[in-house]
Amino acid sequence: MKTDLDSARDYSQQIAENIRDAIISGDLPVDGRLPSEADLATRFNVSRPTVREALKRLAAQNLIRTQRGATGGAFVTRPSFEQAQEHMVTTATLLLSMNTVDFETAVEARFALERACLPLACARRTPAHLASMRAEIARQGTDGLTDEEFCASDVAFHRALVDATGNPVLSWHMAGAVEAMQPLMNMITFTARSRAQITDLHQALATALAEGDLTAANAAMDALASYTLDLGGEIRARRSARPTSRPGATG
Amino acid sequence: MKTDLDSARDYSQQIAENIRDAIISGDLPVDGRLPSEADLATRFNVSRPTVREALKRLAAQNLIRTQRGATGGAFVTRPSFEQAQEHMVTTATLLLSMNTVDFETAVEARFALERACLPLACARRTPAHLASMRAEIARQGTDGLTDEEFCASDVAFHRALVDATGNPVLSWHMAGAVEAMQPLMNMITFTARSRAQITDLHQALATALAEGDLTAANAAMDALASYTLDLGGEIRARRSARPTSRPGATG
DNA sequence: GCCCTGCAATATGTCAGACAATTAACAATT
DNA sequence: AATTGTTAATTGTCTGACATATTGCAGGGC
Repeated sequence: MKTDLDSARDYSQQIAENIRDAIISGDLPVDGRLPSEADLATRFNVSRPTVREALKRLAAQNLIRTQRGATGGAFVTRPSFEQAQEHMVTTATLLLSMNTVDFETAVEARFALERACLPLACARRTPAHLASMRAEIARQGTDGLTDEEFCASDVAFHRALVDATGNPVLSWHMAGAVEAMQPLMNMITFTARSRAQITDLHQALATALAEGDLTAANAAMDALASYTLDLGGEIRARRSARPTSRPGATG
Repeated sequence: MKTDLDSARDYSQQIAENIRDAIISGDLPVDGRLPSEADLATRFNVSRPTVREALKRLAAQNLIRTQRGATGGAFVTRPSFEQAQEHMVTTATLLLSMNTVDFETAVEARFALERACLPLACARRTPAHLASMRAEIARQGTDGLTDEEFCASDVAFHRALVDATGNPVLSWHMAGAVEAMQPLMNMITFTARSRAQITDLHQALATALAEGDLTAANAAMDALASYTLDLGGEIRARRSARPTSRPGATG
């Protein structure tokens, strides 16, 4: 590991980069312990707070975890899909909520990607996946569901569908695309009719997957995409009425 | 913003979360300035180093940027696709290189996603996109290209293809899927024949897109996927010969 | 011999105060 | 009017200390 720093740039940033590179290159093995903060401070010839800032940067990227106590320290974290998903959702949510991208573009991307899952899902879905999907469909039909609960169930349904591909990389990408849209979807007021329509399409998807009927699945997915776009028009109309548009803001 | 902290958990982490939520909710507007470190320390009733650790966490996620000087401070950064892509590539590379996922799964996910881009790319590709793709095809045919250069050109070709969808969200996702595989692809030794085969398929893709022929594009993409999987078998065979497998490690 | 308690060691988490470096705005000078 | 100090505000870093958590070991009681 390079330990001489450029005095013109932030030390903590350079130290974080050095350690990060050491992790990526495999110099620091997974679950291996980094030197103690005091050690690192000596090696890089900086103070402990500076080292700590560097470590916090790495911790924020889930590259390391820290543990207190005698045998504690900073350990290289094996990247997990759960953490990566969380990260992805955060990033995607930010991109979508900060007006960087409009509703139509997000919907288009999401359904294009989700459509890509259908062939694999048709071929590999297990009874457990189908059961999850049907459980959500049942939930979506219950009375007294708030819009947010309906949305959450919708997300759960689609995640079950994506998981049916049996490909964690695909699940990881899709989780970002699907979950990040929840704040936008939460702005939609679902009428009883639109709920029924969506639930019917979910039902069609589940049936198509159960029967391995890719054509039917594609059709249902396309219908869902265009229907979601229609509902989105409602959002856009409402947003254009207000001067400042901050989709994610609650107050 | 909530300023009372749970004494059982890390202060710096809680403060980072609070500020992050304030950013996401829109309480702290884009390009807005955060209170000074001293201010934040007073508000949260902690010391300045603790506040700084929190800010470094946020800086590591590209949520804020800091500036020194009289009118300096921490400013909320507008999330950009460039930064998000960089982040995505880093995360995806880590997942792929740390043995969390095998080659076949990564290839399957990548081509499933890329296949999803074809309908949009067929419909929207501009002459500029086609020119980019053809430039890479030409490059791939030149003599004296190293394997790494060939790989880089391959990535550039596919990025051009993805960009042809005109959907930045899609591009963002795909950049992660495509670029993250480069380290793995770099392990492949491309024979003259395999290069020719790949370049031919690229040519077929470009032609199909130029003519808006989705069926042909799908066929070419599928052929590319299965051919890549074949080449990957070579990797697996070579890796199984060595006890420790660290794809990303260079030494 | 075995288990429990208490202490020492080691590490991270936090605090307080100080100084250095950078930058913008303002005042003074030519 | 333009240029040049000067000052104030803010981040970046250092030092030293204390608080807290956790492990391991030693000693005592059973």
